[in-house]
Amino acid sequence: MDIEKRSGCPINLTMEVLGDRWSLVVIRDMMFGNRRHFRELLSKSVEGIASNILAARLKRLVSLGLISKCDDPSHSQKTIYSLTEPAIQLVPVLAMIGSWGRQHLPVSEALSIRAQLLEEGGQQMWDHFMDDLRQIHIEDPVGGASGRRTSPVLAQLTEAFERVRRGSPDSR
Amino acid sequence: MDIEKRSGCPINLTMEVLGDRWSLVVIRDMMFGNRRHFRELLSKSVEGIASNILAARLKRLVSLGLISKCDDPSHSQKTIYSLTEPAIQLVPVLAMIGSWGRQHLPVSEALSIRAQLLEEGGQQMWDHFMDDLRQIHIEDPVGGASGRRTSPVLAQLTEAFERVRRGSPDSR
DNA sequence: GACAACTGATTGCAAAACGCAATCGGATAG
DNA sequence: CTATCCGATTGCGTTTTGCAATCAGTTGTC
Repeated sequence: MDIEKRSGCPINLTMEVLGDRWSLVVIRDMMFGNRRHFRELLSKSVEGIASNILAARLKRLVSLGLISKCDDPSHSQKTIYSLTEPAIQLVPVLAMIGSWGRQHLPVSEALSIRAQLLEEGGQQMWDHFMDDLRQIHIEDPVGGASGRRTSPVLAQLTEAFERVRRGSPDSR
Repeated sequence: MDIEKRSGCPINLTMEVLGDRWSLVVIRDMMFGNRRHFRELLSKSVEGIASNILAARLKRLVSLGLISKCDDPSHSQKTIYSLTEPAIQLVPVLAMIGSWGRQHLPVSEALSIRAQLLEEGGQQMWDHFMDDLRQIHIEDPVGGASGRRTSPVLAQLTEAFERVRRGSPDSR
């Protein structure tokens, strides 16, 4: 699988790679939700992605080098999907997109709290988060998928999300 | 025209708005190429957008509030398309996307020089550029479209682009 | 050892979006 | 009067999407 290369413009090429309704959403779930298996991405999808679309996107993203797959030792049939370095470097892009969406689109509070924290955290938090992601996606994908290895930044984002989701915003 | 709202997630909503192969490319041409008329967007398109796709995208982006249209006083049939404030605030997003594309995709030098300058310019340049865009798209769309009013930042980016395109990189 | 649940997918099919070429009616310039 | 330009629209075939059902192999439970 390859991109068209309608032109050598960076924005055009990026849209050829990520310019559809699902690719970035899948990457978002892997990155912020640590969904590493097909079924996790399928059943925990807030937007309700269809299984054939998910399969097609995963295959495409793997062939484009944004995602890698490896066997899960705990289950001979399980595949662990991991973000590669190029996908991890989408953190600033996703932070900016989240920030823009939060300002201009009808977002829900619970689903945008992570974007807000990432925005407020700035470049320093992004760098820290990317280092974390390298640990659980590249250094130790098996440990990262199983939960044996975790990311402090991700835990922080998830905790804030859970707190808001439970209807008890941090009022301290 | 309206978005689906599959979920209230900022990233998802942004992809519902901009997640196709053409919308951001059209906005890029308006923003960095100052293409303000249908024919300009159509005939000067590096990627070769089709006229029906362009018409559909413009209509959609107008209805979503990212683009506005007004009459061109120089020609009763001409329509001037302008970026609205939400679209102008995509500058940091486009800068990040351009930066990512430049690092990870097979870009051409000429078409990525503007992304490089925008990346190097940082937040300060983005703010300056957004102020310029407000002048030629919101304050004075007619003057901005005709060239009577210009943007210093845009002129700087365009000059660099032309210089590289002519095969004479700045060696001074 | 039977059986249900779960694994990452695949298939069929209808609907929508896309891409391309040709064309439209109106306005303007020479 | 004619040629060109204006922002589109139409027709049509291809591709992508969305949805539901299904697949074969693996695992855990009893």
